[in-house]
Amino acid sequence: MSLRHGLLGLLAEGPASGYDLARRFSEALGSVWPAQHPQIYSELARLETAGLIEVESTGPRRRKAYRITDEGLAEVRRWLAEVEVDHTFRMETLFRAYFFWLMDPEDLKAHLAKEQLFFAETAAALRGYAATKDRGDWGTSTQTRAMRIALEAGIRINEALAGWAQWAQETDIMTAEDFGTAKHQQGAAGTPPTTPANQQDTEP
Amino acid sequence: MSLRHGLLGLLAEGPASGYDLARRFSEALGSVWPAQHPQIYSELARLETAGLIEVESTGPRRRKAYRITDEGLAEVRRWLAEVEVDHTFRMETLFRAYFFWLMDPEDLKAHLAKEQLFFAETAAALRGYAATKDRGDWGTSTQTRAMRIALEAGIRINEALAGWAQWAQETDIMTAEDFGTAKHQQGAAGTPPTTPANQQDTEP
DNA sequence: TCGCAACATGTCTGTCTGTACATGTCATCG
DNA sequence: CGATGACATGTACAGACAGACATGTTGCGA
Repeated sequence: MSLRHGLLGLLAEGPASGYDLARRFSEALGSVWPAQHPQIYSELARLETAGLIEVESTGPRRRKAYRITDEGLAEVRRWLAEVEVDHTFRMETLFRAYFFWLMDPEDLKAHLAKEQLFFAETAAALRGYAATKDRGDWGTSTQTRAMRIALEAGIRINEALAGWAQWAQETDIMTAEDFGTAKHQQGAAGTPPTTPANQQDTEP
Repeated sequence: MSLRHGLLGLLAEGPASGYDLARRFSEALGSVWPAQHPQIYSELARLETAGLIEVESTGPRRRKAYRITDEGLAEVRRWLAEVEVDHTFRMETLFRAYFFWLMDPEDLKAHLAKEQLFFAETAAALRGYAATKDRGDWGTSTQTRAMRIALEAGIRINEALAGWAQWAQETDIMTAEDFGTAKHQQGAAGTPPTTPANQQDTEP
Protein backbone atom coordinates (compact mmCIF):
# COMPACT_ATOMS: atom_id res chain seq x y z
CA MET A 1 0.00 0.00 0.00
CA SER A 2 2.44 2.61 -1.20
CA LEU A 3 -0.17 5.09 -2.29
CA ARG A 4 -1.04 5.74 1.31
CA HIS A 5 2.52 6.69 2.15
CA GLY A 6 2.97 8.60 -1.05
CA LEU A 7 0.06 10.83 -0.15
CA LEU A 8 1.42 11.32 3.33
CA GLY A 9 4.80 12.19 1.87
CA LEU A 10 3.33 14.79 -0.42
CA LEU A 11 1.25 16.26 2.40
CA ALA A 12 4.40 16.48 4.49
CA GLU A 13 5.48 19.27 2.14
CA GLY A 14 2.41 21.26 3.06
CA PRO A 15 -1.38 21.18 2.88
CA ALA A 16 -2.96 20.17 -0.39
CA SER A 17 -6.32 19.11 -1.78
CA GLY A 18 -7.19 15.84 -3.46
CA TYR A 19 -7.10 17.67 -6.73
CA ASP A 20 -3.58 18.97 -6.10
CA LEU A 21 -2.39 15.51 -5.17
CA ALA A 22 -4.00 13.91 -8.19
CA ARG A 23 -2.23 16.44 -10.38
CA ARG A 24 1.10 15.65 -8.84
CA PHE A 25 0.56 11.98 -9.44
CA SER A 26 -0.37 12.59 -13.05
CA GLU A 27 2.76 14.67 -13.47
CA ALA A 28 5.88 13.37 -11.80
CA LEU A 29 4.94 10.57 -9.45
CA GLY A 30 2.61 8.83 -11.86
CA SER A 31 5.53 7.67 -13.94
CA VAL A 32 6.75 5.47 -11.11
CA TRP A 33 3.47 4.90 -9.31
CA PRO A 34 0.27 5.50 -11.28
CA ALA A 35 -2.81 6.65 -9.37
CA GLN A 36 -6.06 8.17 -10.57
CA HIS A 37 -8.21 10.58 -8.67
CA PRO A 38 -10.87 8.11 -7.49
CA GLN A 39 -8.22 6.13 -5.71
CA ILE A 40 -6.69 9.25 -4.23
CA TYR A 41 -9.96 10.65 -2.91
CA SER A 42 -10.93 7.40 -1.28
CA GLU A 43 -7.50 6.91 0.23
CA LEU A 44 -7.63 10.45 1.62
CA ALA A 45 -10.94 9.65 3.26
CA ARG A 46 -9.41 6.56 4.85
CA LEU A 47 -6.36 8.51 5.99
CA GLU A 48 -8.62 11.05 7.62
CA THR A 49 -10.58 8.48 9.59
CA ALA A 50 -7.24 6.95 10.61
CA GLY A 51 -6.22 10.32 12.00
CA LEU A 52 -3.12 10.58 9.86
CA ILE A 53 -4.39 13.67 8.07
CA GLU A 54 -7.03 16.28 8.81
CA VAL A 55 -8.95 18.91 6.90
CA GLU A 56 -7.00 22.12 7.03
CA SER A 57 -9.36 24.45 5.21
CA THR A 58 -12.15 24.56 2.70
CA GLY A 59 -11.65 26.92 -0.19
CA PRO A 60 -13.69 27.99 -3.19
CA ARG A 61 -15.44 25.34 -5.34
CA ARG A 62 -15.79 23.17 -2.24
CA ARG A 63 -12.05 22.63 -2.24
CA LYS A 64 -10.92 20.68 0.78
CA ALA A 65 -7.28 20.98 1.72
CA TYR A 66 -5.75 18.35 3.98
CA ARG A 67 -2.93 18.75 6.44
CA ILE A 68 -0.78 15.94 7.74
CA THR A 69 -1.01 15.26 11.47
CA ASP A 70 1.90 14.44 13.73
CA GLU A 71 0.88 10.79 13.65
CA GLY A 72 0.80 10.96 9.87
CA LEU A 73 4.26 12.42 9.70
CA ALA A 74 5.52 9.77 12.08
CA GLU A 75 3.94 7.11 9.89
CA VAL A 76 5.70 8.22 6.67
CA ARG A 77 8.97 8.41 8.50
CA ARG A 78 8.42 4.96 9.92
CA TRP A 79 7.67 3.65 6.44
CA LEU A 80 10.80 5.20 4.99
CA ALA A 81 13.04 4.02 7.79
CA GLU A 82 11.64 0.62 8.71
CA VAL A 83 9.56 -0.95 5.98
CA GLU A 84 11.51 -3.12 3.57
CA VAL A 85 11.55 -1.93 -0.02
CA ASP A 86 9.53 -4.11 -2.37
CA HIS A 87 11.84 -4.63 -5.32
CA THR A 88 9.35 -6.35 -7.57
CA PHE A 89 8.32 -4.23 -10.46
CA ARG A 90 6.09 -4.43 -13.47
CA MET A 91 7.39 -3.41 -16.84
CA GLU A 92 5.60 -4.45 -19.96
CA THR A 93 8.51 -3.55 -22.23
CA LEU A 94 10.63 -6.13 -20.51
CA PHE A 95 7.88 -8.67 -20.18
CA ARG A 96 7.33 -8.62 -23.91
CA ALA A 97 10.97 -9.36 -24.55
CA TYR A 98 10.41 -12.93 -23.39
CA PHE A 99 8.11 -13.41 -26.35
CA PHE A 100 10.17 -11.71 -29.03
CA TRP A 101 10.81 -15.10 -30.59
CA LEU A 102 7.16 -15.13 -31.66
CA MET A 103 7.54 -11.95 -33.65
CA ASP A 104 8.31 -11.48 -37.28
CA PRO A 105 11.96 -10.25 -37.47
CA GLU A 106 10.94 -7.16 -39.43
CA ASP A 107 8.27 -6.24 -36.91
CA LEU A 108 10.68 -6.86 -34.08
CA LYS A 109 13.30 -4.56 -35.53
CA ALA A 110 10.72 -1.84 -36.00
CA HIS A 111 9.44 -2.44 -32.50
CA LEU A 112 12.88 -2.13 -30.96
CA ALA A 113 13.64 1.01 -32.92
CA LYS A 114 10.43 2.55 -31.65
CA GLU A 115 11.23 1.56 -28.10
CA GLN A 116 14.71 2.98 -28.38
CA LEU A 117 13.34 6.28 -29.59
CA PHE A 118 10.80 6.40 -26.81
CA PHE A 119 13.33 5.79 -24.07
CA ALA A 120 15.89 8.15 -25.57
CA GLU A 121 13.31 10.91 -25.80
CA THR A 122 12.09 10.32 -22.29
CA ALA A 123 15.65 10.38 -20.99
CA ALA A 124 16.34 13.60 -22.86
CA ALA A 125 13.23 15.24 -21.47
CA LEU A 126 14.16 14.25 -17.94
CA ARG A 127 17.73 15.40 -18.46
CA GLY A 128 16.46 18.78 -19.62
CA TYR A 129 14.27 19.01 -16.62
CA ALA A 130 17.09 18.04 -14.29
CA ALA A 131 19.20 20.81 -15.81
CA THR A 132 16.64 23.41 -14.81
CA LYS A 133 16.78 22.08 -11.28
CA ASP A 134 20.56 22.19 -11.31
CA ARG A 135 20.38 25.79 -12.49
CA GLY A 136 18.30 26.47 -9.41
CA ASP A 137 15.11 27.38 -11.19
CA TRP A 138 13.12 25.56 -8.57
CA GLY A 139 14.97 26.78 -5.54
CA THR A 140 17.17 24.63 -3.39
CA SER A 141 14.63 23.32 -0.94
CA THR A 142 15.25 19.96 0.50
CA GLN A 143 12.25 18.59 -1.44
CA THR A 144 13.61 19.89 -4.73
CA ARG A 145 16.88 18.17 -4.05
CA ALA A 146 15.16 14.88 -3.27
CA MET A 147 13.24 15.19 -6.50
CA ARG A 148 16.50 15.77 -8.32
CA ILE A 149 17.73 12.44 -6.99
CA ALA A 150 14.57 10.68 -8.15
CA LEU A 151 14.94 12.34 -11.51
CA GLU A 152 18.45 11.01 -11.86
CA ALA A 153 17.16 7.49 -11.43
CA GLY A 154 14.57 8.09 -14.12
CA ILE A 155 17.23 9.39 -16.47
CA ARG A 156 19.51 6.44 -15.89
CA ILE A 157 16.78 3.85 -16.30
CA ASN A 158 15.56 5.38 -19.54
CA GLU A 159 19.08 5.65 -20.88
CA ALA A 160 19.74 2.05 -19.93
CA LEU A 161 16.65 0.91 -21.77
CA ALA A 162 17.45 3.00 -24.82
CA GLY A 163 20.89 1.41 -24.85
CA TRP A 164 19.35 -2.00 -24.47
CA ALA A 165 16.94 -1.50 -27.36
CA GLN A 166 19.82 -0.42 -29.54
CA TRP A 167 21.95 -3.36 -28.48
CA ALA A 168 19.07 -5.73 -29.20
CA GLN A 169 18.78 -4.38 -32.71
CA GLU A 170 22.48 -4.78 -33.34
CA THR A 171 23.14 -8.09 -31.69
CA ASP A 172 23.02 -11.12 -33.89
CA ILE A 173 21.16 -13.14 -31.31
CA MET A 174 17.91 -12.39 -33.00
CA THR A 175 18.99 -12.14 -36.60
CA ALA A 176 19.66 -15.83 -36.99
CA GLU A 177 17.79 -17.38 -39.88
CA ASP A 178 15.12 -19.14 -37.90
CA PHE A 179 14.15 -16.30 -35.63
CA GLY A 180 10.48 -15.43 -35.63
CA THR A 181 9.70 -18.22 -38.02
CA ALA A 182 9.22 -20.70 -35.22
CA LYS A 183 6.05 -22.69 -35.41
CA HIS A 184 4.91 -23.96 -32.08
CA GLN A 185 5.66 -27.59 -32.47
CA GLN A 186 3.05 -29.57 -30.64
CA GLY A 187 3.94 -33.07 -31.58
CA ALA A 188 0.79 -34.96 -32.38
CA ALA A 189 -0.27 -37.14 -29.49
CA GLY A 190 2.40 -39.76 -29.10
CA THR A 191 5.09 -37.73 -30.81
CA PRO A 192 7.12 -36.22 -27.97
CA PRO A 193 8.41 -32.74 -28.78
CA THR A 194 12.08 -32.68 -29.61
CA THR A 195 12.81 -30.06 -26.98
CA PRO A 196 10.92 -30.09 -23.72
CA ALA A 197 12.03 -26.50 -23.28
CA ASN A 198 9.10 -25.60 -21.12
CA GLN A 199 10.24 -28.07 -18.52
CA GLN A 200 13.87 -27.12 -18.28
CA ASP A 201 14.32 -23.64 -19.54
CA THR A 202 13.66 -21.71 -16.40
CA GLU A 203 15.79 -19.26 -14.57
CA PRO A 204 16.36 -17.88 -11.07
CA MET B 1 -4.28 -7.55 -19.16
CA SER B 2 -0.73 -8.73 -19.86
CA LEU B 3 -1.02 -11.92 -17.86
CA ARG B 4 -3.37 -13.33 -20.48
CA HIS B 5 -0.84 -12.79 -23.23
CA GLY B 6 2.04 -13.90 -21.09
CA LEU B 7 0.36 -17.24 -20.54
CA LEU B 8 -0.34 -17.58 -24.23
CA GLY B 9 3.27 -16.73 -24.97
CA LEU B 10 4.52 -19.41 -22.63
CA LEU B 11 2.12 -21.96 -24.03
CA ALA B 12 3.36 -21.11 -27.51
CA GLU B 13 6.58 -22.86 -26.51
CA GLY B 14 4.68 -26.04 -25.88
CA PRO B 15 1.99 -27.54 -23.65
CA ALA B 16 2.20 -26.87 -19.95
CA SER B 17 0.07 -27.14 -16.83
CA GLY B 18 -1.00 -24.33 -14.54
CA TYR B 19 1.59 -25.51 -12.10
CA ASP B 20 4.35 -25.28 -14.71
CA LEU B 21 3.26 -21.81 -15.67
CA ALA B 22 3.06 -20.66 -12.08
CA ARG B 23 6.59 -21.89 -11.56
CA ARG B 24 7.86 -19.99 -14.56
CA PHE B 25 6.24 -16.84 -13.27
CA SER B 26 7.78 -17.28 -9.87
CA GLU B 27 11.15 -17.78 -11.51
CA ALA B 28 11.94 -15.53 -14.43
CA LEU B 29 8.83 -13.71 -15.47
CA GLY B 30 7.71 -12.83 -11.99
CA SER B 31 10.49 -10.28 -11.67
CA VAL B 32 8.93 -8.15 -14.39
CA TRP B 33 5.31 -9.23 -14.01
CA PRO B 34 4.33 -10.88 -10.74
CA ALA B 35 1.53 -13.45 -10.78
CA GLN B 36 0.46 -16.03 -8.20
CA HIS B 37 -1.09 -19.35 -8.95
CA PRO B 38 -4.72 -18.46 -8.18
CA GLN B 39 -4.60 -15.78 -10.82
CA ILE B 40 -2.98 -18.13 -13.29
CA TYR B 41 -5.49 -20.95 -12.80
CA SER B 42 -8.47 -18.66 -13.19
CA GLU B 43 -6.98 -16.97 -16.23
CA LEU B 44 -6.36 -20.38 -17.80
CA ALA B 45 -9.99 -21.27 -17.25
CA ARG B 46 -11.03 -18.06 -18.99
CA LEU B 47 -8.62 -18.68 -21.86
CA GLU B 48 -10.08 -22.11 -22.30
CA THR B 49 -13.65 -20.87 -22.53
CA ALA B 50 -12.42 -18.25 -24.97
CA GLY B 51 -11.03 -21.04 -27.12
CA LEU B 52 -7.50 -19.68 -27.06
CA ILE B 53 -6.16 -22.75 -25.32
CA GLU B 54 -7.40 -26.30 -24.84
CA VAL B 55 -6.67 -29.20 -22.54
CA GLU B 56 -3.97 -31.29 -24.13
CA SER B 57 -3.73 -34.09 -21.63
CA THR B 58 -4.34 -35.04 -18.05
CA GLY B 59 -1.44 -36.55 -16.22
CA PRO B 60 -0.88 -38.05 -12.80
CA ARG B 61 -2.07 -36.13 -9.72
CA ARG B 62 -4.91 -34.66 -11.78
CA ARG B 63 -2.39 -32.62 -13.73
CA LYS B 64 -4.01 -30.81 -16.64
CA ALA B 65 -1.75 -29.67 -19.45
CA TYR B 66 -2.96 -26.99 -21.81
CA ARG B 67 -2.08 -26.48 -25.43
CA ILE B 68 -2.42 -23.22 -27.31
CA THR B 69 -4.89 -23.22 -30.19
CA ASP B 70 -4.35 -21.53 -33.52
CA GLU B 71 -6.59 -18.67 -32.41
CA GLY B 72 -4.52 -18.37 -29.26
CA LEU B 73 -1.29 -18.20 -31.22
CA ALA B 74 -2.78 -15.59 -33.52
CA GLU B 75 -3.86 -13.59 -30.48
CA VAL B 76 -0.35 -13.44 -28.92
CA ARG B 77 1.11 -12.46 -32.24
CA ARG B 78 -1.52 -9.76 -32.65
CA TRP B 79 -0.71 -8.47 -29.18
CA LEU B 80 3.00 -8.36 -29.91
CA ALA B 81 2.61 -6.71 -33.28
CA GLU B 82 -0.32 -4.37 -32.85
CA VAL B 83 -1.01 -3.48 -29.23
CA GLU B 84 0.82 -0.40 -28.02
CA VAL B 85 3.29 -0.95 -25.21
CA ASP B 86 2.20 0.47 -21.89
CA HIS B 87 5.28 2.29 -20.65
CA THR B 88 4.00 3.10 -17.20
CA PHE B 89 5.73 1.14 -14.55
CA ARG B 90 5.72 0.80 -10.82
CA MET B 91 8.93 0.88 -8.87
CA GLU B 92 8.90 1.46 -5.16
CA THR B 93 12.62 2.20 -5.00
CA LEU B 94 12.16 5.17 -7.24
CA PHE B 95 8.91 6.24 -5.67
CA ARG B 96 10.56 6.46 -2.30
CA ALA B 97 13.25 8.74 -3.67
CA TYR B 98 10.72 11.56 -3.83
CA PHE B 99 10.46 11.40 -0.08
CA PHE B 100 14.13 11.09 0.81
CA TRP B 101 14.01 14.62 2.18
CA LEU B 102 11.95 13.26 5.07
CA MET B 103 14.66 10.83 6.09
CA ASP B 104 17.39 11.20 8.61
CA PRO B 105 20.65 11.65 6.60
CA GLU B 106 22.25 8.71 8.37
CA ASP B 107 19.34 6.43 7.62
CA LEU B 108 19.28 7.62 4.03
CA LYS B 109 22.93 6.85 3.52
CA ALA B 110 22.45 3.39 4.93
CA HIS B 111 19.37 2.93 2.83
CA LEU B 112 21.15 3.88 -0.37
CA ALA B 113 24.09 1.65 0.42
CA LYS B 114 21.71 -1.25 0.92
CA GLU B 115 19.93 -0.51 -2.32
CA GLN B 116 23.21 -0.28 -4.19
CA LEU B 117 24.25 -3.65 -2.86
CA PHE B 118 20.94 -5.20 -3.80
CA PHE B 119 21.02 -3.96 -7.36
CA ALA B 120 24.68 -4.80 -7.83
CA GLU B 121 24.08 -8.33 -6.60
CA THR B 122 21.02 -8.79 -8.75
CA ALA B 123 22.92 -7.52 -11.79
CA ALA B 124 25.79 -9.88 -11.04
CA ALA B 125 23.45 -12.84 -10.71
CA LEU B 126 21.78 -12.04 -13.98
CA ARG B 127 25.13 -11.52 -15.67
CA GLY B 128 26.26 -14.90 -14.47
CA TYR B 129 23.11 -16.45 -15.77
CA ALA B 130 23.48 -14.70 -19.12
CA ALA B 131 26.98 -16.10 -19.39
CA THR B 132 25.66 -19.64 -19.13
CA LYS B 133 23.27 -18.87 -21.96
CA ASP B 134 26.07 -17.38 -24.03
CA ARG B 135 28.08 -20.52 -23.42
CA GLY B 136 25.18 -22.42 -24.91
CA ASP B 137 24.22 -24.34 -21.78
CA TRP B 138 20.59 -23.89 -22.64
CA GLY B 139 20.80 -24.62 -26.31
CA THR B 140 20.30 -22.04 -29.00
CA SER B 141 16.58 -22.27 -29.46
CA THR B 142 14.85 -19.15 -30.56
CA GLN B 143 13.16 -18.92 -27.14
CA THR B 144 16.47 -19.09 -25.33
CA ARG B 145 17.76 -16.28 -27.45
CA ALA B 146 14.72 -14.15 -26.74
CA MET B 147 15.20 -14.79 -23.08
CA ARG B 148 18.80 -13.70 -23.40
CA ILE B 149 17.59 -10.37 -24.73
CA ALA B 150 15.19 -9.96 -21.83
CA LEU B 151 18.00 -10.85 -19.47
CA GLU B 152 20.18 -8.14 -20.92
CA ALA B 153 17.53 -5.56 -20.10
CA GLY B 154 17.41 -6.81 -16.53
CA ILE B 155 21.17 -6.56 -16.24
CA ARG B 156 21.27 -3.04 -17.58
CA ILE B 157 18.44 -1.80 -15.40
CA ASN B 158 19.97 -3.25 -12.26
CA GLU B 159 23.36 -1.85 -13.12
CA ALA B 160 21.82 1.54 -13.80
CA LEU B 161 20.12 1.51 -10.42
CA ALA B 162 23.26 0.37 -8.62
CA GLY B 163 25.10 3.26 -10.26
CA TRP B 164 22.34 5.62 -9.28
CA ALA B 165 22.39 4.54 -5.64
CA GLN B 166 26.13 5.05 -5.56
CA TRP B 167 25.86 8.44 -7.21
CA ALA B 168 23.18 9.46 -4.74
CA GLN B 169 25.45 8.61 -1.84
CA GLU B 170 28.31 10.59 -3.28
CA THR B 171 26.52 13.64 -4.56
CA ASP B 172 26.37 16.64 -2.28
CA ILE B 173 22.74 17.28 -3.13
CA MET B 174 21.64 15.48 -0.06
CA THR B 175 24.49 16.18 2.28
CA ALA B 176 23.66 19.85 2.75
CA GLU B 177 23.22 20.81 6.37
CA ASP B 178 19.46 21.01 6.42
CA PHE B 179 18.72 17.74 4.70
CA GLY B 180 16.40 15.47 6.57
CA THR B 181 15.99 17.95 9.36
CA ALA B 182 13.08 19.65 7.61
CA LYS B 183 10.08 20.14 9.75
CA HIS B 184 6.90 20.34 7.78
CA GLN B 185 6.14 23.99 8.17
CA GLN B 186 2.43 24.46 8.31
CA GLY B 187 2.19 28.15 9.00
CA ALA B 188 -0.43 28.76 11.60
CA ALA B 189 -3.63 30.05 10.06
CA GLY B 190 -2.85 33.48 8.68
CA THR B 191 0.87 32.85 8.39
CA PRO B 192 1.43 31.96 4.76
CA PRO B 193 4.21 29.42 4.27
CA THR B 194 7.39 30.95 2.94
CA THR B 195 7.48 28.52 0.03
CA PRO B 196 4.25 27.38 -1.57
CA ALA B 197 6.24 24.51 -2.99
CA ASN B 198 3.29 22.19 -3.18
CA GLN B 199 1.60 24.49 -5.63
CA GLN B 200 4.46 25.12 -8.00
CA ASP B 201 6.95 22.37 -7.66
CA THR B 202 5.56 19.96 -10.14
CA GLU B 203 7.13 18.41 -13.18
CA PRO B 204 6.19 17.06 -16.63
C1' DT C 1 -25.31 36.61 -20.75
C1' DC C 2 -23.90 32.54 -22.79
C1' DG C 3 -20.73 28.99 -23.21
C1' DC C 4 -16.51 27.04 -22.26
C1' DA C 5 -12.52 25.51 -19.82
C1' DA C 6 -10.48 24.56 -15.67
C1' DC C 7 -11.41 23.61 -11.03
C1' DA C 8 -13.03 20.25 -7.65
C1' DT C 9 -15.10 16.14 -5.71
C1' DG C 10 -17.16 12.30 -5.68
C1' DT C 11 -19.78 7.29 -6.91
C1' DC C 12 -20.17 2.92 -9.30
C1' DT C 13 -18.80 -1.09 -11.44
C1' DG C 14 -15.86 -4.44 -12.87
C1' DT C 15 -11.44 -6.44 -13.07
C1' DC C 16 -6.94 -7.41 -11.25
C1' DT C 17 -4.14 -9.04 -7.69
C1' DG C 18 -2.54 -11.12 -3.37
C1' DT C 19 -3.33 -13.87 0.83
C1' DA C 20 -5.23 -17.46 3.16
C1' DC C 21 -7.54 -21.60 3.20
C1' DA C 22 -8.61 -26.25 1.50
C1' DT C 23 -7.92 -30.62 -0.84
C1' DG C 24 -5.96 -34.46 -2.81
C1' DT C 25 -1.89 -37.37 -5.20
C1' DC C 26 2.35 -39.61 -5.60
C1' DA C 27 7.10 -41.00 -4.45
C1' DT C 28 10.54 -41.70 -1.23
C1' DC C 29 12.76 -42.60 2.92
C1' DG C 30 13.10 -44.23 7.49
C1' DC D 1 3.55 -48.43 7.09
C1' DG D 2 3.71 -43.78 8.31
C1' DA D 3 5.60 -39.27 7.67
C1' DT D 4 7.21 -35.96 4.73
C1' DG D 5 7.78 -33.17 0.82
C1' DA D 6 6.99 -32.02 -3.85
C1' DC D 7 3.35 -32.08 -7.05
C1' DA D 8 -1.10 -30.18 -8.45
C1' DT D 9 -5.45 -27.66 -8.42
C1' DG D 10 -8.60 -25.06 -6.79
C1' DT D 11 -12.03 -21.57 -3.75
C1' DA D 12 -12.96 -17.47 -0.99
C1' DC D 13 -12.24 -13.03 0.17
C1' DA D 14 -10.40 -8.54 0.54
C1' DG D 15 -8.11 -4.79 -1.19
C1' DA D 16 -6.10 -2.26 -5.18
C1' DC D 17 -6.98 -0.10 -9.40
C1' DA D 18 -9.03 1.71 -13.86
C1' DG D 19 -12.69 3.63 -16.47
C1' DA D 20 -17.06 5.56 -16.87
C1' DC D 21 -20.45 8.34 -15.02
C1' DA D 22 -22.22 12.24 -12.35
C1' DT D 23 -22.30 16.84 -10.32
C1' DG D 24 -21.47 21.39 -9.13
C1' DT D 25 -18.38 25.93 -9.16
C1' DT D 26 -15.84 29.79 -10.78
C1' DG D 27 -13.72 32.88 -13.99
C1' DC D 28 -13.29 34.59 -18.41
C1' DG D 29 -13.78 35.79 -23.01
C1' DA D 30 -16.94 36.24 -26.96
